[in-house]
Amino acid sequence: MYDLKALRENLDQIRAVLGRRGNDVPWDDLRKLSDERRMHTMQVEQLRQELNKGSEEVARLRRAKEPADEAMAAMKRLGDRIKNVEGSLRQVEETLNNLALRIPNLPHASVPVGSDASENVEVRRWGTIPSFTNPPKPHWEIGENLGILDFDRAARIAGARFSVMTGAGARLERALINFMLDTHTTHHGYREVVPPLMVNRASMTGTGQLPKFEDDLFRLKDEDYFLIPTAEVPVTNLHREEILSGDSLPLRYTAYTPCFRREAGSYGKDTRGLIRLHQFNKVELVSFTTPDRSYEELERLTGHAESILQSLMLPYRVITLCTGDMGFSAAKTYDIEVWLPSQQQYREISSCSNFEAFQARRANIKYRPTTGKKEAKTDFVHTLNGSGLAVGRTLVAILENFQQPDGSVEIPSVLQPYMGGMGKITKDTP
RNA sequence: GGAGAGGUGGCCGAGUGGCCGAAGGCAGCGGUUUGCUAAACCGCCGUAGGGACAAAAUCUCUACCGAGGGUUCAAAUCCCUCCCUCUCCGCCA
Repeated sequence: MYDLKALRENLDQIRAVLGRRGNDVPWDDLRKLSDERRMHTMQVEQLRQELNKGSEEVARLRRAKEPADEAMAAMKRLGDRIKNVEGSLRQVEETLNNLALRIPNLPHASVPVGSDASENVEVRRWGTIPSFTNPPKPHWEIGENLGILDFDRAARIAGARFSVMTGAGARLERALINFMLDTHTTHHGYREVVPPLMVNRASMTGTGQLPKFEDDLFRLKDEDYFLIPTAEVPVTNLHREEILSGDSLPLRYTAYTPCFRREAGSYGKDTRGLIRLHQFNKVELVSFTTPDRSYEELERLTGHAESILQSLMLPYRVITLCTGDMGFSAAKTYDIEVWLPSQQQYREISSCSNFEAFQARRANIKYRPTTGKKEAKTDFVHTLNGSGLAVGRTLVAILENFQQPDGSVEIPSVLQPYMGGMGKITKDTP
């Protein structure tokens, strides 16, 4: 979301920087509506001033017990006129807002220009890709052979793109959640949050899922609630409509939540296994910072997500998304991709973004800078978030990277305390 | 779900049609006084949008007393709808 004044004054510039990202934005309508809004606003304010003055005059006359009928009639006419102009203003503003909410964020200058995923830029790699004597199995085979993943029953209970984990698989999922949360809270300084999993329309608009992407969301039938597609939504909205004190920043939160996505338009992609589900678990990192420190924070946050993979000894790489592959709300995004032996490729396991003031403007999240004694003007915070990590995909990576020739899976040593000391999952594990 | 009571500035709290962007208090900021601390006293102290000024300081206008409508020349105040909070009852993990 853009500041409407800034939008009006820099329309062409914004349009140029957005390039292909702004292809479906009706720029001419925006320009026209912006001008109309300004005109109507000025008119309403001027008429209101007249009305206020006139009403004061009426009050004065009546106190003085002088006749006021004429003044009252004049004000009545003026009031009707105001109602008229206000009506048009309201209409213009509604349309304008609706359009403005659908303009994507401006990419940061450091983001590579490109049209799709093929033009993303690799930043670094970590870890050693494991070698196998036999072809590595996909995780669903490993999991089903071990009796810890059950897609047939998940389909019966719910449908396609759902999973059931049992026994050591369920425990491994829980171990990963606890390990991630513990790491982020005790070593990285995040405050743990358990938020609502359903949110209202205003929250979804605040983080940018609405109004443009309603089709991607699960929505309740009888209430205007949506299932969260990521903890980013409720956690960022923790501070919606707030003015934070400057020295409370940065505020760092972590939350484990299930996430719900309709995956409309992804038919035929990743149809097997845990990679793409309607419901999955994720540990999320969310940060609120001052504008001058948000890019520093993006590096830090990405590092926190990476540290989980390093602890688990999982090989990964970090890429910078190009302008064409970035999400709607982001100014800059790093994806972290973990190595999946069965696919012989890196797959996304975390996405870390700086939204700059884009979400803060939508959600009205400000801070008051603390520059010495003087109270400074409020400004919008910058918001960031990143997966730290997608739990299901982490489990996939563990099954695939640590699979053994006998079909068992070794458990990374940092997780073993969370698994009651279990060192590997075998067919006989209860 | 039923019955009732409420939602006012960072907080507490007054305000039942005009002189109310809103008394008073607390907190905060600046100052005076003062061996230090404290106290006392004085001043400042909401957000947003527009205009004036080259710009800043500043001045000025408009809006905002949970949200949205309505009545009225005029609404924090009256009416309607919705949201939220609290109390009691019912149901419930």
